[in-house]
Amino acid sequence: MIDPSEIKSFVTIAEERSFSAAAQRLGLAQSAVSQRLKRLEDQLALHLLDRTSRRVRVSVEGELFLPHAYRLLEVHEEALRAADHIRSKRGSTLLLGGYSFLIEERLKLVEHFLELNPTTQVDVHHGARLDLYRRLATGELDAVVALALPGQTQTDLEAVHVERRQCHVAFPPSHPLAARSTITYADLSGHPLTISPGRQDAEILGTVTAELVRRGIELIAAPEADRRAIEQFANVRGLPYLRWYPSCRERHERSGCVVLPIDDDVVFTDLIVYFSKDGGRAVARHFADSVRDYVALGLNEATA
Amino acid sequence: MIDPSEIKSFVTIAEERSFSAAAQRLGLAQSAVSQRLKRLEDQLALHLLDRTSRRVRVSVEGELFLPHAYRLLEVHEEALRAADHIRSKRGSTLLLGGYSFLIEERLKLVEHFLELNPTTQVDVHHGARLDLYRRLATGELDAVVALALPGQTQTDLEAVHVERRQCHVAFPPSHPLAARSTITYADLSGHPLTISPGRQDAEILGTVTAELVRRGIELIAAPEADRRAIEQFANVRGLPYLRWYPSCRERHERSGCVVLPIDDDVVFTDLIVYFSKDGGRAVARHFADSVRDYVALGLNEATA
DNA sequence: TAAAAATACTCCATAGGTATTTTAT
DNA sequence: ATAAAATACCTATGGAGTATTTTTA
Repeated sequence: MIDPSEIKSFVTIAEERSFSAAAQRLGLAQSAVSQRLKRLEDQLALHLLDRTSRRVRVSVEGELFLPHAYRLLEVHEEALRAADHIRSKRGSTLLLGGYSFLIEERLKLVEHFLELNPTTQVDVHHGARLDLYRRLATGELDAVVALALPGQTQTDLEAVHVERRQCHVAFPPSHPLAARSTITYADLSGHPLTISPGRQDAEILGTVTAELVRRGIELIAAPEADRRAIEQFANVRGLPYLRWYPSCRERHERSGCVVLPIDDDVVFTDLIVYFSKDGGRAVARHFADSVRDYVALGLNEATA
Repeated sequence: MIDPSEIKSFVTIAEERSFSAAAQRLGLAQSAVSQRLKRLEDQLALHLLDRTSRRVRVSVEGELFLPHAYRLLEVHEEALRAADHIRSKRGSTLLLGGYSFLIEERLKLVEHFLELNPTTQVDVHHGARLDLYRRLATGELDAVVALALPGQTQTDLEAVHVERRQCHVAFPPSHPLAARSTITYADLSGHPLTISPGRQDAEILGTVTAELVRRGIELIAAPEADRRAIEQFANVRGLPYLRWYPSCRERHERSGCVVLPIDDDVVFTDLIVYFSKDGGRAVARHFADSVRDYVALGLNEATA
């Protein structure tokens, strides 16, 4: 490992063309700079500087190495600035855990929060669901947005129920069922259906797939859990896939697909926002207020 | 300054999700890794890892910092590889000092050398002329290509005389003298002429300009010594500028300019290749042989 | 209770400072 | 002779190891 302070010394000497001047600029004794450079030269096994007692010049090898030295310092500075930036965002950034749908269709409730708190930033963090809950409990996250089977909320956390969601099926336009205005489970039988591999949502998916399998629907698990990946996987094969939308939602088009609710659906999920029971940081409490506000105003239904 | 080994430890722990495993991979004691991470976290004032005795997870801040950590290590590795590369080129690279013309019109004698030694590399190094001589004397360079006034060669160095060169003038096509097939000093009077600022070649330029001024020619010094810069400076202003070509050279076009020799020229310079008197490195001796060969074969005249 | 991280403590390497010597002009 | 880098020598910091304690699942 190269010591960056040695690199810094090399660059400074090269710029000042003097060990003493470099020492002064670096706030070190001249001997220290001399030793640093010797160490660097020994470690790299390169003659970086050509020096006599009178004159210091960057050597041929030094000239070839210099750009790399500068680059190293540059990236080093960048990393320090990044650390500053990360530190400075503390307190003014809402740290949100959630699945990929949080990214794709910027959740309305997040938008609502941002309208009320325009200077606040939002960072979304992914992860296995239980992991996210744990992070939330330790105060590392401010809130977690998740789906849960009705009645199965996380008891150690503060849960705000946002809306009930129903299974919808997104059909590629070429699909025989895409022309329908409504569908039932019976219609789906005989048509393969893409589902998530369920790595993150094993219990929800288990319940849903049980219901689907019970009705004789052929399921094809996508290789990746990311929603965009699932969409692409399905689109390439001309297959329909599952989506969760508010239960009142009617037939509509979205990202090139026809989306239909399953009329006789019996499996629902709740969109829940979890908070830590002690309230957590100020941003977390503001977000909690904003979410309750959002539900109370019925914004979820109005814009669903 | 961040210690890269601390960064390395952080990244390794993050990958292994374990301090002990990271310690093993790094060949360190577990306590050392623990201390390194503590140091890094203290220095950056960031919570990088969320750890209990049972489980290690990258924290939110750690996740934000991780890309910078990787980048730092990447650039670090690159620098080390560059050092290796520089070292490995020792002995198989001809280190040549010279002015910018060496770069622009790859000197024929260098081409000749490369034909005979196709595996050898050539690095060209610029600098003030006396500096280049000094470097050559100390064995830091293998050879220096320079212009010298006839009879004024560097006595402490081995000099190989390649060819005599004569002042030519490059005219932009729009210039009134560009249509001529020959010119004399007398023709130039009344037409401003761009010359090099002469920072590197004071004595040669002094002699030349004295001659030109004596004949009443108005001289305009370009702000930079680099030949391309001089060309651009002259072209932008529609001015002619000086070039040194072998003395027999006739009217021709080059880089969009009409180049004419000054017929009644009295100022010549010699193109000299200098070597250290002790012969220097093997590549240096091979290059010396190749240059002598080049001159002996009359390749300089044939291709002039 | 067991596995893993943190800590206490020791030792040694080494970075940097002061003072001096060497070197090149 | 002088200015500047190298070196010798010393001190103190601190990094790594061993052994132990703490913590949490």
